[in-house]
Amino acid sequence: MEENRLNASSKPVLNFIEEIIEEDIRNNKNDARVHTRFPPEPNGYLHIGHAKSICLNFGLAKKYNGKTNLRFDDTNPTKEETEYVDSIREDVKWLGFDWDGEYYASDYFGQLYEWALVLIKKGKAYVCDLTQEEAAEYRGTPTRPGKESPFRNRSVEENLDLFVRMKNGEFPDGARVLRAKIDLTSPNMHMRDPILYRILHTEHHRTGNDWCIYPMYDYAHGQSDSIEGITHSVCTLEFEVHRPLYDWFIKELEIHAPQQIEFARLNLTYTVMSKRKLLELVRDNYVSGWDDPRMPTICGIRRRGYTPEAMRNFAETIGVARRENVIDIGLLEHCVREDLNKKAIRVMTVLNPLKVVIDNYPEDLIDELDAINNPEDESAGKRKVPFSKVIYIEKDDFMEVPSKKYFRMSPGTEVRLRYAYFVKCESVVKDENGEVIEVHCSYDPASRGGNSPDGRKVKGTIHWVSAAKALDVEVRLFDRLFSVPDPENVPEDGNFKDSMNPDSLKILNAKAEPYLKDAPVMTHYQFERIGYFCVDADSTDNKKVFNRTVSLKDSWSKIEGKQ
RNA sequence: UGAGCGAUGGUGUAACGGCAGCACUACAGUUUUUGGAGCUGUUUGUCCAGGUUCGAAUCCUGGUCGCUCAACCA
Repeated sequence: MEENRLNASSKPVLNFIEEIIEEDIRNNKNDARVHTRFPPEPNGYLHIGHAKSICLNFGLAKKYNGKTNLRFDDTNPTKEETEYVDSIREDVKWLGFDWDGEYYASDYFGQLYEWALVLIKKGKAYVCDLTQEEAAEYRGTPTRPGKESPFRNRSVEENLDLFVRMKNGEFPDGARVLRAKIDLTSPNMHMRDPILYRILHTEHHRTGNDWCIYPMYDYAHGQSDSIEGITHSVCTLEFEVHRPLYDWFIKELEIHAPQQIEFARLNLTYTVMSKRKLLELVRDNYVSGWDDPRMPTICGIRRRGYTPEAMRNFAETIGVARRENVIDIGLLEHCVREDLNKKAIRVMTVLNPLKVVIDNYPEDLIDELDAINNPEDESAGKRKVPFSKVIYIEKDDFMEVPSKKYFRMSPGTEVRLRYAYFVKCESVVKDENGEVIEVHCSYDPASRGGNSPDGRKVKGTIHWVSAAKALDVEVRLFDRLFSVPDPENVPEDGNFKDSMNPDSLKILNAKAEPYLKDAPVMTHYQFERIGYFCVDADSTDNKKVFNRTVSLKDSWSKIEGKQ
């Protein structure tokens, strides 16, 4: 499935992580094993940035015949829920990956506790009674060294006693913490006696009320990787400054050392990715939920109609590096068009109907015409499309006074109705406002199927739907949620929601060919000349709902714009 | 203003001291029963200043700019 990227001389192009791994394999590090992991906290829904990480971690293991664990870093019981565990599992599966082991940081609470005792006995950890405010003061700032806690030199015995009593629930939340004894003058804030354990009398989604002390992420994460025998701990750039601390724990505890490798997270134009902002959009009903098709969440993207193949190809195409990057949302759209072009059945649907009467067509005749399901895939076959005297075409496909280079329907010019006939507009009917509400045409019976035996050409081909057989459907046109390329970059006096696109959702009542009557939920279609659409779960037996995944590329709008 | 990391066309990403390549975008042409898709081509780039070298995107020195770090969050 995965092909090697090639450079001009046909050598496989490796990203910097693959280079590190191949070097490690050459040196027989970890017995040349490759074992990665995807370690989400189950406190929210995964988004497309996580998708990059998932594709990376699983892709690496696949490429080097290794393994990938799914591990939930659930060290904070106040935020984590089983609901999120389930959604994360579903999203990873949907992307096309199977994990080798499913683990939880909470599986390791016992081991982590034992290791805390080891550190205390080595004189490398101590119980500190400073309040949160005092601790912040003692910690200093990046440019100012911190100073040692007055509790830093308690005896091993006292620390042991206090820590066991913390675990036994003798103290209230926040009364004490266990800290590592490292260096308050380190330029790296994470080395200034970081907190290992805090007291939290809170029920945990997996361990229930077994514990009232919980390890901090920094204390749990690296050791969890170590326990699982992870060889390459791939994470985002902001964790680089944590690495010396993880290495410190590994060294003090004398356990397996995974190698952490940091890469730059994904940013997308016209998109916000921060958990806080996404939550705000959901909570304040700017969108219909986490799976709103406009959301950059994996469940949103899925409902929108993006495919796992497109997402994987996107992840491959954007590459991996350590430099900050902002990917053009257009590239994501390109990837989904590329995939759907090969797969999606073509159908004709009229979004903004204009009634067309073919005056010389028999009154009650319903003809069945052949249509090709997918010109990119012959195996997709053909279908019948009903044709009748009254049809709908797109309002945009008629212009009473055509502009230059407009070659769809206008009075006196012949156009092709796709898979049907050549027709020519003979007259129009207008309402009291002068707007065309009905078009009258003549057709050439000899052009059935879309070609004239005399070989004459037409410049335009338009889609249509038989009025007699049309299916009424709801179509949801989604557009980007934000109207500025960098909505994360909020001016000081503004809010990121100020730049939301007011037209990110338009709902239309459209006319579709009857083929769509039994379209299954989540099926992808191309509405010819319009875009790719996907059947939404909101569909009922009476009314199908279609989400626009992405529009087709529209070169007419460019021509039009130039005139 | 401390420490760490980074800088290659409009956007991403290659090059491992030897012709700056690829993808997306843009533009042009070709083709077309989707103004879709396809095909062909074109424009646009090594942050700056020095140095080493026959030769520097790559190595060295200095600067500039950007990102990250001061939750009992992850």
